[in-house]
Amino acid sequence: MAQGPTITTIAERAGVSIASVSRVLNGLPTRQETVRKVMAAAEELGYVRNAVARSLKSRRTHQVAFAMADVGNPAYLAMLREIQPVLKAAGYRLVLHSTGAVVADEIDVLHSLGERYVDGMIMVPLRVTEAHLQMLAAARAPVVVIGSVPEGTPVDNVRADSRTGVRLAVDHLHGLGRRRIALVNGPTDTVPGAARGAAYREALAELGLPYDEDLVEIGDFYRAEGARAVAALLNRVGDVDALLCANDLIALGALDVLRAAGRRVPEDVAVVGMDDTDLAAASWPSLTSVSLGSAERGRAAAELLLDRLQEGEHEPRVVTVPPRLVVRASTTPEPPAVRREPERRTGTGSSPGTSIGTDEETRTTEGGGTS
Amino acid sequence: MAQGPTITTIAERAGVSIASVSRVLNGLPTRQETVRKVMAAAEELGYVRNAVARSLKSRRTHQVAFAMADVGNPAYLAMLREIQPVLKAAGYRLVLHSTGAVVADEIDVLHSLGERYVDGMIMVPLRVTEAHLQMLAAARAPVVVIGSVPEGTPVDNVRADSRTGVRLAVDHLHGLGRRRIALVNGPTDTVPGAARGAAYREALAELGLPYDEDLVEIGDFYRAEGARAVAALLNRVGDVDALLCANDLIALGALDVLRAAGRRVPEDVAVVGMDDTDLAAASWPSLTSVSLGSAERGRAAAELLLDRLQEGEHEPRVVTVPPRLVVRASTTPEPPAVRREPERRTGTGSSPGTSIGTDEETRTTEGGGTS
DNA sequence: CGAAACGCCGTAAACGTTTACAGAAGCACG
DNA sequence: CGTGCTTCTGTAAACGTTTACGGCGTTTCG
Repeated sequence: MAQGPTITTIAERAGVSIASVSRVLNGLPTRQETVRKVMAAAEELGYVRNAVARSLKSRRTHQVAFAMADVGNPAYLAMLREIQPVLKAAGYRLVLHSTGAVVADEIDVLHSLGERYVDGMIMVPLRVTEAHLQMLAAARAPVVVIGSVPEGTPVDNVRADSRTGVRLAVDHLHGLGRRRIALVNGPTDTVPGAARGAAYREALAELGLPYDEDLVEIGDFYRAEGARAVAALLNRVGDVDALLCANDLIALGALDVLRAAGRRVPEDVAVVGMDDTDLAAASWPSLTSVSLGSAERGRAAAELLLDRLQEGEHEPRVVTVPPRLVVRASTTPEPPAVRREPERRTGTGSSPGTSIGTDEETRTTEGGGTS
Repeated sequence: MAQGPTITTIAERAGVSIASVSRVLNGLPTRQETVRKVMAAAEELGYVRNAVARSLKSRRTHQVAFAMADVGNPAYLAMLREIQPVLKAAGYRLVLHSTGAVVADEIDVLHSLGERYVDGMIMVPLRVTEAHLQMLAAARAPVVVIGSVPEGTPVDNVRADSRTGVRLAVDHLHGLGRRRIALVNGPTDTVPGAARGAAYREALAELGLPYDEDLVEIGDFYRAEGARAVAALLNRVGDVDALLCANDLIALGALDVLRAAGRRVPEDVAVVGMDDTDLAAASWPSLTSVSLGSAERGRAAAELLLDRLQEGEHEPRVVTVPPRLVVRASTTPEPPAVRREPERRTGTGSSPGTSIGTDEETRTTEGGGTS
């Protein structure tokens, strides 16, 4: 680990000034002879330019942060998988912040933006508190938020439409003749939990089904707790014929419990997950799931951020990604047999199944905020 | 995005020199009155120290890189999940490099170490070429390699023992009375592919089973191609009674094909995966899988790197993580019913199943290399 | 009361770049 | 040979910190 050569070392060896070395290395017009000498010296010394010094001078780090609760969560992972190549192609490095479910950590991360070790940030907040909004308003580098943020917050924003997503699922179940559709939700003080809970109520209302609070059980967003919640639910009401689970992990827990209880899926109880993660395709029976477009949201966020990093100031943008219902065996009695579909080589492989989308296949961009 | 306040701004406002400001901010002994003034000014201005300038001066970035082929791959993800919190606790940020399966990209990443935007790096090379070894020898910052590296390479090294892992699987299948045990492998010019292929041969030999090359099929490490490979295998040889798959994704593909072909799992064909990812627990039948300790390897690597960053020079270390066989329904006729086991809150939940480990439960540390 | 000792503080240099500016060198031309 | 122009190069300042060093004011003690 010897002290690496710097621009000065090269200058000495080539017998020129550091300014000339810098010019050569940056391809600015220089006499041929000088170029040759500098290149030779750089080559011999194995010179590599120092990113930190460049950043200090240029005020650009070529780094972008991605902050979310948990890399282990497949939905966030799907975003990451899309964000990474987009940033890489644009010459940015990716700094990962897995904050855990702790709100204070999210605030910390926003605060650390002030340290300017990144040029911008993509964040998926679990909750959006007053503190979040204050930090966002005062942020010293551009931030793109995945998840809804109030009108007027000065950041670009990528939204899922979980309201429509839930409606797709409930309509689907209703169309299959199910009438006792239960919701297994995560904490209602989280962004997704609240949205899904409200959307469930609305969707029932639209179909003229009664809202029965016995049919709603709340746990967290993980498998074991999902299993517990479903067990409790089954204990309480015997005639449930469909379960809408707030994410795929909960749905897996549901499958475990239903199997143990001897209820057939989908004949006795249909199960729908949300997020359409790899697990949905891997499970058996494979899981019908509402895709909220995690991958698309990730890509959109990355593109919004790059835009802003390159073009600078403009009014905040809002992108909404439409949901899709991916129908698989956990709701349809006759699952398709082995499917052989094209598969992204970089992914872990998921079965798209039958896709029922909203009619707008492209994502919509609305202007918003102040000028 | 106004130009943020610097140490100079504070100095002016507080009426002291920048040196005093720096001292206060770093907690060096200072008169109480000065501390007060500086703190007040910093507070009012919303000062946040500039990480880039600090790095330049201190020659420490407090960043560490993690480079592997694909974040989407559950095995790498498991490592990441362990690495992240360890680094975070030690005050390091994590820079993610997903190189894809391209060797040139891995070399690039190693080269970029010279830019000194990180203090060190953890790398999981897909292949280890001559170019890798040269870069590693010349690396200007400490590197920990996950995956075997030749004796004498001047880097810390964390290894899986896939030889023992494969033997555990083959022994298990043999113990269940299976005699036509096929191998569905990935490319044999990758590190894991080569190791698993060789180990399979050895394990058969130890049990006195013949090596039949018809029983070996090679694809890649993904689900669709795994399905293809298994289909080809079944076409070629009719009497296969066990499949050892080089990873869990391949095994999922195998389950798809077997189900479609009407072969029962495990009654007709037992299936074993490798890596024991979340998918193994999620699939149905749940998948017996050889855990190569991805999580443990990730943690070990992070700890080795931190050690080296703090303590500096010492001879290279080698850590070997023992494999475990996790038995689930895809090999045992009677899968346990719903299991309720403790679950890591940060994870996506996996069923440990019955664990048959090697007798050494702790990982072994051997000295190695030159002094 | 003078000198030594001590505690604080400011000046300036350094980390490795980029870049504005001005000087040097070369050349053509009158 | 002087002038003006072009082309190249070197000097120096700047980015925002940390830190060695020396100076100053106060205290302490002989």
